[in-house]
Amino acid sequence: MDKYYITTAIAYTSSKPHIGNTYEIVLADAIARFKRLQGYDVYFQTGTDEHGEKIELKAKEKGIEPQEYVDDIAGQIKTIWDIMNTSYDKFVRTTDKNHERVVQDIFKKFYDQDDIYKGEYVGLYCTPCESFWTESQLVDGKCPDCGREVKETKEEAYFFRMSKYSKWLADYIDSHPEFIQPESRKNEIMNNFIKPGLQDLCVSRTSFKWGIPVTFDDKHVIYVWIDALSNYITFPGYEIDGKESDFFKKVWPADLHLIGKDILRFHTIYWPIMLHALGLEMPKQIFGHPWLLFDNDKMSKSRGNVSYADDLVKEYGADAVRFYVLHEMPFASDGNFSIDLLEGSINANLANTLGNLVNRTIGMLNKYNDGIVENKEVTDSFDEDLINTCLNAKEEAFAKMNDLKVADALDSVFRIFSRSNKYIDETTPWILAKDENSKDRLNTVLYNLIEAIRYGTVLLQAFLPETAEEIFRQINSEDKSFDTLDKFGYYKSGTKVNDAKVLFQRIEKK
RNA sequence: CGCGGGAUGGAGCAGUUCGGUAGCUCGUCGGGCUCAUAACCCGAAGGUCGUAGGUUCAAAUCCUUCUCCCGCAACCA
Repeated sequence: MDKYYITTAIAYTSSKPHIGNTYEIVLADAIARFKRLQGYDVYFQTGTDEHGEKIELKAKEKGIEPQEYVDDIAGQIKTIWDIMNTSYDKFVRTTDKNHERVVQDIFKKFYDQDDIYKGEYVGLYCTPCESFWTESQLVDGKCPDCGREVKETKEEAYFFRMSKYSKWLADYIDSHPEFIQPESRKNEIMNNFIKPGLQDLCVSRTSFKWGIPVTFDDKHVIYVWIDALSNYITFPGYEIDGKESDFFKKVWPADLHLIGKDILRFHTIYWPIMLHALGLEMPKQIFGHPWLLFDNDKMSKSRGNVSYADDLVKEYGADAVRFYVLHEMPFASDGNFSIDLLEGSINANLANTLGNLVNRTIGMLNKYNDGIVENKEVTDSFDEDLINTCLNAKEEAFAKMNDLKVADALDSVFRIFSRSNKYIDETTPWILAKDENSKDRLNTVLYNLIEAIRYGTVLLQAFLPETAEEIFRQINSEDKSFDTLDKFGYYKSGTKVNDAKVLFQRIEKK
């Protein structure tokens, strides 16, 4: 059984994540669940990034210790991940003692092998944004993000010799076309950064304390990148002296780092170079997903256009929110979110196509045959197309998931449900029910419908786990494995279904 | 001339690799059905495929010009 190691970026514990931030964990979850169902031994890691000046300041504002502050936010983040019903195997936090120790070891190792040297960093710094800016980036001489004053700051700092690895990295990316996805992002990285030649990266700070101390120079704390990026190896059990855990040896290299497009640069330049300097293998793929916009505008607290996953789940249910973010999010371009779009999508896809299909099918079974599903094998030409739709949808879904086209895969699954609704009109069970001579044909039709629903639901599990469970319960089937997708007809003839319960209530316009 | 992506019926998108009757979802209108959550099924209207030119028997697709939109442009999770 092959392993599959997938990560999300670790979330920064400065504030509660909005629905746009939550998209990533749900996307990762759908991929992880799908891989598990395909038989992979999946390790799915997520967590929080908890150091930095911004957090130190926020804690001070509230008059509490940074640790207390991040404990609170990390708790909120984990709660949202859980509300979204995500199946991560490990939730990591960069304030973990072992992580801190290994990061210190890594830093020291880089220093000892002359990848890191001591220098001086000069720049224009915006404290609230925790950002250095170049002159050209400033807007009216002020921070382009928040519009506040920046101050020229000079500090002693350690630098990583990225420049030394430019050539190696360019060759690696060129020879591994799948490494950075989507491809347009790869071009950006190559043209903007790698080809012009890499600058050395500042990897320590003296201006704040809330970070992992540099062991051999206690004025310094390790700046975000070496700390945060290393989570992908420290938690599975990496050690610098070759004494890494068996678990680490099993899972590394990671198969997929799923991250937002905004931090692609760090994952496709600094992280590969760090790994290379440690003598480790490269992750197989890095996918910089697009953003979920709110009414075509960037979601942010200062714009007041933020929705939070927990509020949405309370109103619409976890699977409705999962469906929306998974389905409306294109592969490469930004997706859009609004309450209207969410409600429209719930009605059209979840209530009408899927919910109503399950409801009417089970309703007919109860009305016409006391809920018993019997395959009498009285076939008609309509059946073949329904069956082919199922088998093709599976092939398509597998192919799309393999390319991380999750929204497209979900579409393929829903094609089964749409086709089933059409099949009902083609076969008109209510007419068959009026004639005793058509009884066997009627039962075959109803069997085909239940089996199509089961077949589609097996695929649906990866995306909408609670809904899939509920459908399996209603149709009274335990045949949930991907093995039951090799042919149409695993549903056990003679089974009695349970009563239909509405899966998704239609939302009426107010 | 910094790099890259995009412009397709009212909205959102696919199709462009390897030219050959312009497709999907939603919306609108009409019809059908009644098992069902006023749901489901069928049909119709609606596009000179951003602009100008070129290659070709034939261009959304190839080449060139221009316009507009978006992302990235280095130490911001």
